[in-house]
Amino acid sequence: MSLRHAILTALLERPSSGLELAGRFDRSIGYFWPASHQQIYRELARLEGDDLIAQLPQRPGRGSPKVYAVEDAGRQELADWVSGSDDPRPHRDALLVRMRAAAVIGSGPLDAELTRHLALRRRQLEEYLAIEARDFAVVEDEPARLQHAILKAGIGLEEFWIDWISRTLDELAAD
Amino acid sequence: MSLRHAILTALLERPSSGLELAGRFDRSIGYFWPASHQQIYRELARLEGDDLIAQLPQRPGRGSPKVYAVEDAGRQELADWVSGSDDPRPHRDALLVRMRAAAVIGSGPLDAELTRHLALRRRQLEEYLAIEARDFAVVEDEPARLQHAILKAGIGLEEFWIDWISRTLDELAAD
DNA sequence: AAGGCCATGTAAGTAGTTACATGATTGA
DNA sequence: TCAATCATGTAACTACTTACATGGCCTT
Repeated sequence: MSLRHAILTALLERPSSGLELAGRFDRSIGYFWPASHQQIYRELARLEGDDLIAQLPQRPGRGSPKVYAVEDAGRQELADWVSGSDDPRPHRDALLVRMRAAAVIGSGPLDAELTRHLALRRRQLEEYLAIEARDFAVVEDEPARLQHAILKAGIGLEEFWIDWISRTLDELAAD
Repeated sequence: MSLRHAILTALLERPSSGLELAGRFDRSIGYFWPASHQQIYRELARLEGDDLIAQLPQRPGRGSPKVYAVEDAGRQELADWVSGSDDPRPHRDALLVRMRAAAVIGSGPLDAELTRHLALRRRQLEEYLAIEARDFAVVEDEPARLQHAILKAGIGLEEFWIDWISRTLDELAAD
């Protein structure tokens, strides 16, 4: 149920339309809970059906956005969920499956795939570091500290993978 | 399609029944591609339908296991897949969503949840380190180096999270 | 008037989860 | 004989992905 609560969080920060939410997800919450516009529209419909959010008055008509805001019940629902808990989700990683398969049938050309992932991870790290430089340069009140911690999780993860891929490439080259 | 290829890999290592596979997944491939017995039975049926695996001759009858082995076509399929590529999957993390929500509505009692995750991560790390001590103490031929690299990914990930959670708890306590 | 973008959706399919069903074999 | 465990599955549901549909508005 995290998507639902991610959306409530985003709508509390700022009432938004579906497409606007999708755009905001792409550059913040989506880093650790990605969602396509299709998923978002569906969940918005459910949230509205459950009276946790409501459309702001807007001249209706085809082609005009539906802007949603969180109702009191929605804020309460989010508060309840925040104080709950979830186990970490199992991590599924096709690259590691591929390596395991290569260990069994004889390594195919894994170097190329590892190198490709290295580049992707580096690009993602750059993106995170740019956000950090832009948004967390100075002050740190309580909410900012939380948000910065989240970003540092993303940064640390990418750094870990970059390091691991580099080491692995070295080890495989040392044949 | 990684489950399918994870199963082919496991069956190449040793022909197995569905339940046996499920057990083996729990202590090796499942660390980075978990699967329940229901998923495994379904995928075995598909693999058999596609003639990539076949049942070893076994006295049939209710209650006796169906042991599968990989056919030539299955080995070929796996080899083809290994030389392909997949982007890293997006990482979905409810704990980070919770933190983000807490940043907006005022932090609930996140310490308890962080501490709980810390314990889970530490337990998982112990499990990995025990496997490393047992299986990778000495020699390192090519397949072993690959498998060790995979295990080190698991170890490094848990170490990263343990470090991140510890730091985050410190920062939140420093209020 | 044509192309691109804003905006909201439907449809179909795949993957994964949760709950339950059924029978065989084995050991207390 | 009863309970546990081995073993294979079905069913229903939720989440996510991919592909497509539809129309309005704005710019060239």
